[in-house]
Amino acid sequence: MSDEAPAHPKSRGAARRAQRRGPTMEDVAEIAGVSRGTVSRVLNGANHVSSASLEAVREAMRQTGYVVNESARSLVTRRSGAVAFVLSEPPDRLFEDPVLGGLMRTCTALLGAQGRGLMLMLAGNADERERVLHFARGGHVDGVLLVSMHDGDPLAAALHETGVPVVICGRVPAAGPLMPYVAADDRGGARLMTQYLLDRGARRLATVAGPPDTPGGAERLAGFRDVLGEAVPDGAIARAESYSIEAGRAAMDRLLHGYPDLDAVFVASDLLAVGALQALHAAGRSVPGDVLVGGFDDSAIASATMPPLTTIRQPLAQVAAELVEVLVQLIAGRHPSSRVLPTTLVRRESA
Amino acid sequence: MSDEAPAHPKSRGAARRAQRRGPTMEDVAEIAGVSRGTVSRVLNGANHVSSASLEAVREAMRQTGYVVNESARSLVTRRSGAVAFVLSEPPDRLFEDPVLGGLMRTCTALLGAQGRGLMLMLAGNADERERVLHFARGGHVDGVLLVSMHDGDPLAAALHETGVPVVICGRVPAAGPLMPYVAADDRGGARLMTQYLLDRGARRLATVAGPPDTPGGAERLAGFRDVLGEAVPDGAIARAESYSIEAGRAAMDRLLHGYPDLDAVFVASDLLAVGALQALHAAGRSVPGDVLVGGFDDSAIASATMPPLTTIRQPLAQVAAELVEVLVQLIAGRHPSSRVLPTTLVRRESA
DNA sequence: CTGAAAGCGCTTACAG
DNA sequence: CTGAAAGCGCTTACAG
Repeated sequence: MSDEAPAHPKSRGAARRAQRRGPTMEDVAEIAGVSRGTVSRVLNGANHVSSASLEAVREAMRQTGYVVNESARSLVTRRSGAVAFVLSEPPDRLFEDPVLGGLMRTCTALLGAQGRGLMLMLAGNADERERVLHFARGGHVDGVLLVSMHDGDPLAAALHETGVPVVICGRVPAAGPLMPYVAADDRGGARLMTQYLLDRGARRLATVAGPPDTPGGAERLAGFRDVLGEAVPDGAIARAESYSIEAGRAAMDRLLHGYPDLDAVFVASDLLAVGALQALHAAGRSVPGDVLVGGFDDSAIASATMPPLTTIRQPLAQVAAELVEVLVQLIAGRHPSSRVLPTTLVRRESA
Repeated sequence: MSDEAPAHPKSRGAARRAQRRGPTMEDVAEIAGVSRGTVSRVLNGANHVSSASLEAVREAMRQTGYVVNESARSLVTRRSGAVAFVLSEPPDRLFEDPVLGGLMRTCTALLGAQGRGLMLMLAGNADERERVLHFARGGHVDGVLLVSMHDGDPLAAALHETGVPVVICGRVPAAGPLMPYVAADDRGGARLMTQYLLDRGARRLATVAGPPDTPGGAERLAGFRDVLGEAVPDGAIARAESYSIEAGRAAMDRLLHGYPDLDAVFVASDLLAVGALQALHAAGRSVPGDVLVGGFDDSAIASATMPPLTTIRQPLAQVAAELVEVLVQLIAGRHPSSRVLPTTLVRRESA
């Protein structure tokens, strides 16, 4: 019944392959006059390969324009070569703050330089979180960079359970399993700024703090308090609703009401500080004449405000570098340490 | 010599598999009492599967926590399920402008909802561009979203040659192969704003244009000229060096020198407008009292300036949606049309 | 509706 | 140093 079978089964000839995607390892091997195994060896380090074979294979690759099929490779090595960059954050105004974007950009460049891809994933709702977990379990990524903005993020624990390497950026998980993290020293930076404002002669300090349950919210406020102790009057602390310009303006307005004779304010992010500057200006207070203003982040906007913002620099490039380093070590089966990176004061004109 | 061979070769038993990654299709099939083919069918649409088998398979999947191995699937289907989001842009201040971030965010969400991943790739230098091409050729991604900021981007043509589906965001390739694009109507938006400023009584209009060879640079300036015709005096056009606040400030300063009695200015992006507002303020001109100011983008910052910015809204969510739609159609082998999306005027207080 | 079988393109011990 | 062979975990005609 099958004596008229189509001619193609089993014929692994070039003709058939021509209409498929590019050349395979088989083609390269044939042209180079070696076996597939040898081609594979030159692809993976080229150890134990005679220079003659090596040259022949390289030439054959050039000639055919060979490019390895990553799916086939992944299937056997069980590694995808990709890493997920997971943003666990209310998604609406996500990139208003340039800090995140810069972090992502640097991680992408660093990962790319070692041949790894960065898969961007959102985890703003249950569906998205489930997708992230599914991805991790499916071996679609070799590891995940979790940029968690909230205390005790449940995603961190869930990811940990899948067994994929995870490194957390910016926040020590309050409870739950131990995972390595990379963070800037928020608290130390806040102390630095508060002390600086004091040194500049301020006596009635106030602060615009970030939303609770965010690194900037908790740690930077703690640093402020570390320096001032019990000396912080009611009304000298205003909590911003989010990390936006408007929220900064509103918080500053509250401060101006609750603590009208303030002479300095430490604002927990540069974006918030832009709003604070506006509120101060609208209230007729000059900066730094009447009020000193200190920000946090040293993001692109800090040098663009009027006056330019004195702020605390987060070493973003270093954060990205260590994030990638820690994750790569984790993927390699090692047990890297967590990292806390020093922050520094950048003096401009607002304080 | 090999009579003491290790016990494991060929034994495809559960014991051996236990120490590997999760359960395979084989395991599910065994538990469900069907063949691997049937399991595959329920995974891929579940057509031609009896409800009994279907239920059995589903139950077995639940029980084992099965998740498909994407590498194996990709190997045979020749699709990765991922899409590259390629940023062809000077990388340093990339995310200062929130427009890009928003676009990326929305694309990620949209793609994710249909089970596709977004791979972020930079193409700021030759190495990175080569990597992008390699990726495309390697079948690592099913298509690419090219966010090109420059006229006649060579990457576009190179990508086109690899044969992977490409859709360009924001810019019609000036020459070279035809590729579908999705863009906001920059020129129309600029006309809208210019006309609006005229309608508000302005008589001496100036403009801060974006850098040449960028969509905002060429098209938005063209729209400005469309309305004003030959009536634009020398000194009424200042070109910003980049899309940053500082560049906007510098350009506005130049305008103030070259065309001191201007009574309105159309600024080619909101971020530039923030700088322009600062320069105007520093020069003692009130907005909108002395000078009307119109921006472009309606990015997050537009409502946060003082005064809030009257601007042209780019329908970013729609741009993202159409970008994804066009690419998905391309991947499916169809021939979608390019899209030019209408822009609208958003009135606030600066004009 | 369903099973058996081929095949996707690689890597990796195993023998030489 | 190198080839032959097994195997990674799926999908997809092909027969029934």
